[in-house]
Amino acid sequence: MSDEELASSVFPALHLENQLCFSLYRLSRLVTQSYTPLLKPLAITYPQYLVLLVLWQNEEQGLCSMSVSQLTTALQLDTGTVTPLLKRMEAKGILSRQRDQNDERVVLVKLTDHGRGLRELAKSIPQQLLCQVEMGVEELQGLQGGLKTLIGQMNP
Amino acid sequence: MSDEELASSVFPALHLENQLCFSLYRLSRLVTQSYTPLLKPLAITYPQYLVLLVLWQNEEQGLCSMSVSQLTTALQLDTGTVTPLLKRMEAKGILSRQRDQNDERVVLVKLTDHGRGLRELAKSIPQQLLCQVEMGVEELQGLQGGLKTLIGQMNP
DNA sequence: TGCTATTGTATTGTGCACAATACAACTTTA
DNA sequence: TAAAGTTGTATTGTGCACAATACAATAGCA
Repeated sequence: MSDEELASSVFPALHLENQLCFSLYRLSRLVTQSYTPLLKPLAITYPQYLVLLVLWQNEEQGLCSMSVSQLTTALQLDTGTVTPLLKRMEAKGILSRQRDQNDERVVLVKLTDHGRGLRELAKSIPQQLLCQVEMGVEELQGLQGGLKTLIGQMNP
Repeated sequence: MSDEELASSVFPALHLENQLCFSLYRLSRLVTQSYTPLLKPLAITYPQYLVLLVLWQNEEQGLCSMSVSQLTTALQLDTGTVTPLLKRMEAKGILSRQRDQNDERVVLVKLTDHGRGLRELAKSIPQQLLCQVEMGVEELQGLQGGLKTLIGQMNP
């Protein structure tokens, strides 16, 4: 081993605390954990909450249903993730799934009244989460801007 | 529905593209996906790579083993995640697990020669990942600074 | 009309991630 | 030193996440 290697580190880029990726990984899990108690009244998980965000937004545009592929596109998730996710949500009575009459390959997802009603329970969640953080909205938006830039660059 | 609700959105904070949390979630998955091809020569997953980062760093400090609890602390992961993770890595011959003589509750994790050797294959990974991104190192460090601040605030 | 290619969804298998629980080994304390 | 409490790891069960594969329905075309 050379002197400089002994002095500090052989590969400082391989150190955990230097890795943006690890901070990202850590914070993402931490955020999911923070949602858990907030989603308890709705009896759903964080990915299920994301599905609801998309479906609520879709109804806001006057549409009453959405295909599975539209959902996977919005969430950028695999069908192998989304299909069982939707089945669990269907089992809870949050939404319904049925094939499109015009194209039998398409499965249309519709909110039930229950699923629609959960929005009332969810509307305060963003604010509640924000309270746990001592950072200005501007700084948070700046942070999201950076993340979105990276997403745009890494997206295939 | 009121006019303003019709005009745009009932709850804009509930829109996907406004959510820092979703960007975080999306980018975190995207990063893991980006590691996959880079880790293929090592035949490990991203979480397994993180375990190696910690073990390599530990050896750099002159220590030859590490307890499971030290690993869970470093990675901030549950034992229910780490224990099977280590077993899979043991099965691949990357590390060994055996109970501490002094305290039979403790399981000590040691790198094998193979696990130690993987570092040579890994040393170029941070640079390779950086190449996929068109963002200056300073900006990336600024971004990590923001993430670390949030981690510090949300950490229980 | 057949033939090929594409599209949309589902299935299978592996690997996390974490809550809840269990339990053995150690420590503390009465 | 025996009972009570703590610590360290493992196990169980549920829910993602994704690669790989399968397959049926549709579309395009010779």
